[in-house]
Amino acid sequence: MRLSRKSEYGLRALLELTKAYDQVALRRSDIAEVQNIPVGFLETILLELKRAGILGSRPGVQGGYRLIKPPEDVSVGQVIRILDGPLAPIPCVSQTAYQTCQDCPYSEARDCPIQNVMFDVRNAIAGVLDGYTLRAFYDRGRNRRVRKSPKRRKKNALSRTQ
Amino acid sequence: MRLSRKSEYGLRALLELTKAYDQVALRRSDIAEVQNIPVGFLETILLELKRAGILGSRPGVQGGYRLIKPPEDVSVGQVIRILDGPLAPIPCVSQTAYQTCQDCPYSEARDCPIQNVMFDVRNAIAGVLDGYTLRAFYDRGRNRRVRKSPKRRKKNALSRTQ
DNA sequence: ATAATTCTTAATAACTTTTCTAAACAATAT
DNA sequence: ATATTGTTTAGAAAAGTTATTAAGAATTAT
Repeated sequence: MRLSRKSEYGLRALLELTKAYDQVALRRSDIAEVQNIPVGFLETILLELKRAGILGSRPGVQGGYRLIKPPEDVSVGQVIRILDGPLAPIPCVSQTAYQTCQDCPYSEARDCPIQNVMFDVRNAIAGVLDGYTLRAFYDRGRNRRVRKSPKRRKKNALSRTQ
Repeated sequence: MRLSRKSEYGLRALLELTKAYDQVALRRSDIAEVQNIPVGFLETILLELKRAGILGSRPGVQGGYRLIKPPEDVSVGQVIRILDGPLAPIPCVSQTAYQTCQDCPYSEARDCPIQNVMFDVRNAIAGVLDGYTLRAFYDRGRNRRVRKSPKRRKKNALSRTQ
């Protein structure tokens, strides 16, 4: 039941890209530095998100990656599905990638106990993750508990590019 | 976000052991046969469940494994924790095995976006899995949709021992 | 006691997935 | 042209999962 490193890195990268949305493109090397992600791995992650239509990119000076969908329109669930595959704990309860079980004695019965439980789990997980937009993801992370105090901007590698 | 084979096998084995609760001990070989689980692997699984205090066992003729806790008192969540470790998608939101993050830039901040989302996910998962007792797991699997028709018993390897 | 049955334990092999790196290549801006 | 940055592929390294083996110990039946 674990979130892969890949999805975690992808979400952390999207945090930076959400912050920069509609402003600047971010170089993979800067994202990697700020978020402490191995550059090479981040590369493949950003490309998958690009192929999925979430990110756009441009080579060359002033180039980099940018979010091309409004952060209100992308859910954390979508991102994890792109990077890690279906949210469902087992394929026979996946909405997006259903598969029948091979070796399960219940696979031909109308009622499988494992399937019943995991169906509920899938829905619980999807309920949370599909309900979180990137915007909420970014905002809650920054502001949820801190309300009254004035925002403080951290100096970091990204500030150079903005 | 996947359920391991190990936990799946463990739960399927517990289905048989719940069925036989207070009646007979089941040999690992019979459980393996009925549930189509590799015997050797099942072995290690049953032993872990034994060390955790859920199963008892006895060698020799008429020996085997049996559930030693009432199926009403064991949750599916407990079983998965024993076999697969914490339910939480990441260690920093685990109730049973909390660990601080190593490389996350938010780990020292009071508010981490990943942590916020995954905290909700963990609770959603645990809410479902800790709410399912082995009894409910077994009963729902067998009876939920089939109500009026008379029970049919499948012939299988276990019937020999009963 | 002895033998048959069954669980016990530990080591490790086989396989899969995840994580990460490298290198050659292509596009962009100046 | 040149420097910069993304693109693609292949695959290495590490970690984790799944499964097997084999020697051993406990229990029961005779």
